[in-house]
Amino acid sequence: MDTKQEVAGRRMGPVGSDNWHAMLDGAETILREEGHAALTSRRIAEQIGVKQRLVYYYFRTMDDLIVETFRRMSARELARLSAARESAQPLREIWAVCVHTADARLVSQFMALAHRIDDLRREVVHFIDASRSIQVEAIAEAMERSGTKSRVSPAGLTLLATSVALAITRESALGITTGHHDVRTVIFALMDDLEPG
Amino acid sequence: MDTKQEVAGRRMGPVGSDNWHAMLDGAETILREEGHAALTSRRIAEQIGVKQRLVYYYFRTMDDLIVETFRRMSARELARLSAARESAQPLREIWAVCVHTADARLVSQFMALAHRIDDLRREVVHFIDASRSIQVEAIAEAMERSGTKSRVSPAGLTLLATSVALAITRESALGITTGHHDVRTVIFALMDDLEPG
DNA sequence: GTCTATACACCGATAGAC
DNA sequence: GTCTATCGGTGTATAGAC
Repeated sequence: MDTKQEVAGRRMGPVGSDNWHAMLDGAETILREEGHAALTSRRIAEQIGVKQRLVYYYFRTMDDLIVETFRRMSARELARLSAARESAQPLREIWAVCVHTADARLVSQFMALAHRIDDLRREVVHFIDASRSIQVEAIAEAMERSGTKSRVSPAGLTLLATSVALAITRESALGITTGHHDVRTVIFALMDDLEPG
Repeated sequence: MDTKQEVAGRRMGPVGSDNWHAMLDGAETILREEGHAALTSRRIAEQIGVKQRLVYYYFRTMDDLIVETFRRMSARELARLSAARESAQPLREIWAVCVHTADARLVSQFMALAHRIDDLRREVVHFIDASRSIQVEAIAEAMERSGTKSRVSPAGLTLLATSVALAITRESALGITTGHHDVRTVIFALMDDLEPG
C-alpha cells in the first residue's frame, strides 16, 4: 500500500498513505453532511488541514478521488457482508449490515454522481453484483439447511430484502415510517423460518 | 395560471406561462440526460432558446426552479396514480405507473438534491406520503373485496411493492437484472389473488 | 417581457519554487 | 512532499436599457 504513481510525467502521491486516506475520509464526511455540491478540492483540503494543491498531488482529478472514495467504502462494506455471511446467523447479520451501515444520504449522492462518472457507475454495478452474490448464497444455503420451501427463488428473496432495507433507511432519514414496522415483522418471520434460533 | 408575482420589489414572470413551462421542461430533460451538475441557468436558457437572464425573470433562484420542477412532476405523477386508482384494475394499473413512469435517473437526481434544498426535501416527503396513501387504499380495498387474508398489512404490502418497483427500475438502468423476473412473478401472483380477472 | 452587460465568487487544474 | 501563485472557465444573480 505504498505504491507511488506517475501519470503523464506528473509526480503523484503514494496510494494508501495517511494523507491519501485522510482525503477520502474528508470526502466521505463532506458527501454525507453537505452533499455532492460541496465536494470540492478546496473544501477537502480545508477539512483535513492541507492546501488545495495537495489534493491534486494525490489524485489526478476530482472524479478520480470520488471513484476512489466509493471503491474504498464498497470494499469495506463487502468485507462486512462476508464476515456476516460466515457468522452463526448469516441472514440476521447480513440484514443488520444492510440496514445499519448503508447511509442513505451517502448512497443517494453516489447514485447521482454515477450518472455522470462512468468509472463510478461501473464500480456501483460491481458492488451491487458482488454484494448480491453473497446474499443469494446465504439465503440459498439457509433454505436448503432449514428445508424451507418457498415460491420465491433465493435471488428473488434477496432482491426483495435488499429493496426494502434500502427503502426503510432512505425513508427513515426523511422521517417517513409508514409500513416499516409491518415489513420488518415479515422479514423477521421469514428469517425465523430460514434461520431458526 | 397567470398569476404575476413580485418578490422584494423585483418584477417576476407569470407562473404557468409558456416560458415558465418551457424552462421546467428543459430542466427535466437536462436532469434526465445530463444530471444535476449540468442543470444551470445558462444550460436551461440554451436548451429552450432564450437568454440566461430570462430564467431569473421567471424564477427567483435556481433552487426555486428545481423545487418547482419537482412539484410539477410529482403533481403529474399523483394524477396518474389517482386515475389508476379509479380504473377497473387499480393494482395492475398502479404497478404499471410505478414501474414505467418513475424514471430512475430523475429520481436519483432529485433525491440527491433534496439533501441540500430544504424545500425540495419537504416536497419529496409530501409526494411519498400522498402516493403511498393512494396505494394503501387501493390494496386495502382489493383485500377486502377479494376476501384475501394476508400476514402483511396493506401498508406493509405497499412498502414492499414500491420498494421493489423502484429497485427494479434503478437496477435495470444499470444493467442489473438478478432476481427481477422472480420478484415480478411474485408480485403478479399476489395481484392475481387480490385483483382477479 | 426580453435583452445586454457585468459584478463577484468559486471551481478544476497546472507551473514551478522550496 | 508540500507549498505559493495563478490561469481560464463557469456559476449565480443583479442593474438597468429597450
